Amino acid sequence: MNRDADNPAAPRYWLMKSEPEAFSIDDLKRKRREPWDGVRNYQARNFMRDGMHPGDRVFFYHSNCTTPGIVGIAEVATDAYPDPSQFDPASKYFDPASTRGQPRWMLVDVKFVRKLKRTISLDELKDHDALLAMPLLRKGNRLSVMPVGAAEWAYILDLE
DNA sequence: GCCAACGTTGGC
DNA sequence: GCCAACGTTGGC
Repeated sequence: MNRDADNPAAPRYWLMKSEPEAFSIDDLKRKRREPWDGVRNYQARNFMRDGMHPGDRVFFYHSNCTTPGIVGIAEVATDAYPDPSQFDPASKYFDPASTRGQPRWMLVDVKFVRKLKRTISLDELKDHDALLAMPLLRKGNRLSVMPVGAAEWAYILDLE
C-alpha cells in the first residue's frame, strides 16, 4: 500500500466483491448508492477504514456465480463510518461484541458509475501475466475488499 | 501463545 | 454440492 505515497490525494482503486444473488451491479444501478454493509473481515475493514476516500474508483465484482468477474465500476461516496447492521439484533450481521462506543465494523457508501460493456471474467483476468500479482488472482484468496494498482486498473479497462 | 476445531468464502 | 484455503475461536 505504498503506491501514491507521495500524493495521498491521488485517486485510489479498489475491487469489491458481491454475490449477485445478494446484491448485483444492477441492484446498485437501481439504487444508485448503497452502504457496503456486512463486511466482517478485519483486513477488508481496514482497507475501507484506512484506505478509502470519496472519489476512489471501485471495480464491482460478482462472486459465487456462474461467471465470476468484473461487471461494473462504482465510486466511493463517503469516508468510513460504523456499519449500522452490527448493532441490529435482527440483522444477520449483528455482532453482540460490538458497541456504539467502540464499533468493530466500518463501511463506506458506494455509488454506481457504470456497467462494463461486458463482463471481464475471472478466467480472462487469469490469462494476463500483467495481472497475476493481483490479490484477486491469488489462490485461496477470499478478501472481499482489496486494493487495485493504478496500472492494473488501466490495464483491465483496456480489456473492455 | 499454540493449535485443533470450526465456520466461511468462493471457484469449480 | 464439493472442498481447498483461510480466518476465527477457545481450550489448554
